[in-house]
Amino acid sequence: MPAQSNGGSHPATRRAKRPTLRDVAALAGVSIATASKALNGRGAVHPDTRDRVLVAAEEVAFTPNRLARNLLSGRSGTIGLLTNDLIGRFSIPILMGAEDASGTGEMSVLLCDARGDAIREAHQLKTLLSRRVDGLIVVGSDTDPRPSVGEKIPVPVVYAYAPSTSPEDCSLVPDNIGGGRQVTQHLLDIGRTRIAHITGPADFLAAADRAQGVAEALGAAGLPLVGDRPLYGAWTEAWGRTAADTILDRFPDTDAIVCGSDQVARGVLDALHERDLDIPGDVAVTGFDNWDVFATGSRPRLTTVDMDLELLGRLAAERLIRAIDQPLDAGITTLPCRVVVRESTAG
Amino acid sequence: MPAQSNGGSHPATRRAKRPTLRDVAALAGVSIATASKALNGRGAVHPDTRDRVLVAAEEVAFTPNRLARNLLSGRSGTIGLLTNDLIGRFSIPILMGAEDASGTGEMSVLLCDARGDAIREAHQLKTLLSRRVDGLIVVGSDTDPRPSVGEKIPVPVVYAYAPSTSPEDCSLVPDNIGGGRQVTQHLLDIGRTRIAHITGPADFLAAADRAQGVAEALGAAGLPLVGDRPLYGAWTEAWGRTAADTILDRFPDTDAIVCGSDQVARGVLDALHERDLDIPGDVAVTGFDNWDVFATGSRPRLTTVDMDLELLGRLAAERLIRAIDQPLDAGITTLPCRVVVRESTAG
DNA sequence: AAACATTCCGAAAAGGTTTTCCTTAGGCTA
DNA sequence: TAGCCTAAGGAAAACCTTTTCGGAATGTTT
Repeated sequence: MPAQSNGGSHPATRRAKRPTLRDVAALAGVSIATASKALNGRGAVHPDTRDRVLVAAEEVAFTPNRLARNLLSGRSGTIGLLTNDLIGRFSIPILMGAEDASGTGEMSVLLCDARGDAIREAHQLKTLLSRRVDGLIVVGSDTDPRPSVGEKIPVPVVYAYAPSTSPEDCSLVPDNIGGGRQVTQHLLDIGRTRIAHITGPADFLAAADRAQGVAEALGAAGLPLVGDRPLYGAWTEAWGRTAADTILDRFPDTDAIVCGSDQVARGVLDALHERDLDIPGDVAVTGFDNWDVFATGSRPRLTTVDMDLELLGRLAAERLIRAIDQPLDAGITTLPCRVVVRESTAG
Repeated sequence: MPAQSNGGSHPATRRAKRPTLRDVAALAGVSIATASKALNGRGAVHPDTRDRVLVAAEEVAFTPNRLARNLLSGRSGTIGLLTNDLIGRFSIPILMGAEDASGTGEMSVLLCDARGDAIREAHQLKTLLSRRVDGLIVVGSDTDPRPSVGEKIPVPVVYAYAPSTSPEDCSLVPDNIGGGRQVTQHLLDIGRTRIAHITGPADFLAAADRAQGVAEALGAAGLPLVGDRPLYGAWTEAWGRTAADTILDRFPDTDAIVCGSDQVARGVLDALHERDLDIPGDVAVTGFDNWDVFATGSRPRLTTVDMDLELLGRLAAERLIRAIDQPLDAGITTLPCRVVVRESTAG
């Protein structure tokens, strides 16, 4: 038999019209104005009346329709999160931080993945604007600057991870240079002097920045980089293995390798094991990203650099939420990284 | 100098009131009714008039306020995605699939992470309902059944990855048993007969299911599992290493190891390398999850089981969107897995 | 020229909530 | 008892769009 439209069963109740404030007011025997005030604790309403309203609301399982409230207030209580690689590793912590910061209050997160496609991004942007998001966080897939999402956006925009090319915009990025410097300093601190650097593609700003940090720390210590230049390649374990072999063949006295990512570091560890070298006894190894499954799954566990992306996301959201009322401060803000020391450098 | 409220500069324009349909209509010299029809291509409106309206809309950069439209239609054009481990590996592909399915049309995704906290989940649920989501996808962090999100939800709910304990609900889960069977069959097909199984905690349904699949395939071939029982432990590389050592010490003639996850498989590979065994010559190894960075970063690359979570997410969203108009079909639907063959089994 | 059909446009209601006054009733003071 | 004040509740506007229905103007037919 076909489903009735008004049974008590599961799918049927679904179609029931949701109760409105009018229903609550009628049940409590008051006007909708009074009902509204009672529910929101605003205005002067007699305690007895208020209780009646609350009971009535409870009874019909009243849920205020935020669509109506939003229409009135002109705000949706929503922030749009425009990401470009959901699958990637960097959007997620940022997303969590943003969700964290906004979820506590009245804000929710509307998610869009542009998949790196500009057309798609423009479309998503239009949708989000049409939905009257109160603000926008744009997350890049790498730290290379990206074009501004548009100059005439009627809501504040914060760029996270990848900064905007426009100095008018507000961007939050991790301090990759500092991270490279810090982790190199850590190696210097534990007495390493023949330090090599293996990292990702040279045309990634993240790789270049980290390499610059490494160079700065070594320069300050008056030491050269083993092989003089970083080995640029790919963000993969395979490249880590290859590059480590290259380094060790040419410079067997290398006593530390700074890697541009945890994945590269894993490859390097592999190559070192293959040669029966002791880590960190013979060669210390460091990663970058503090990608948990890689950094703590390895043997030994990796000393690495944590960019604190969740904090970055939270800050981005907080800044954005503040910017809904106050003007947004333009410019690029860099967030410090921190070195997480584990057994790959601390014997 | 303090920022003016009406300059042409960036932060100033932000505060400008957004143009409404009324503005467009006034500029085009028509009524708002006509403007609406012209913009939406509905009703009979003269081409010249329509053009005037379109030009006017363009001029003031009109973006329709979906809040108003939604209030009128009673639908928000939004689906809520309630996840429980954003950080985890399984929510993301599902999220992508859902976003994919809904993004094409008029639907957007409202994201909430309950972080595994029931209180928090109830709160998020209330918020989503208040925002009048048209439907809900609930994503679990593992395949263990989870309590229904509530019986009196006024919108359709689809459970993805983790099924609901209530048979009244609609759930979509990967076929872990089938996956275990398939990958074991693959090993049998390439001639392996002494097969061991190393997997995660016994109280994870995913581990138990996969083990059951392995047992079924071996049973059908009339073969015992090496060591008779699966080695349950943790979803970590460390456990993979430990367990592989245990197996090989006790059963040196083992010629294949089915692992419950790619991480475990990585640990197993490590242990095999340590013993200078050839993979897959001496021992073939398989993973589970097809987690790209693990499965293709290893040496050799891992044969593994792909649960096609993105498809699962897309199906969940499609089913949900369909359910907004039609009744939702209850029950648990399992989605087949597929074996991805790589060098760890194909010499 | 009258009746009619067709085409195009506009007035108004609806959707659910919040907020701003305004009204009413009761209590208080002089 | 008259005047005033306060507390409590209600009417109605506002938010913006969509849609229905009716009206006006033009063109067509007898």
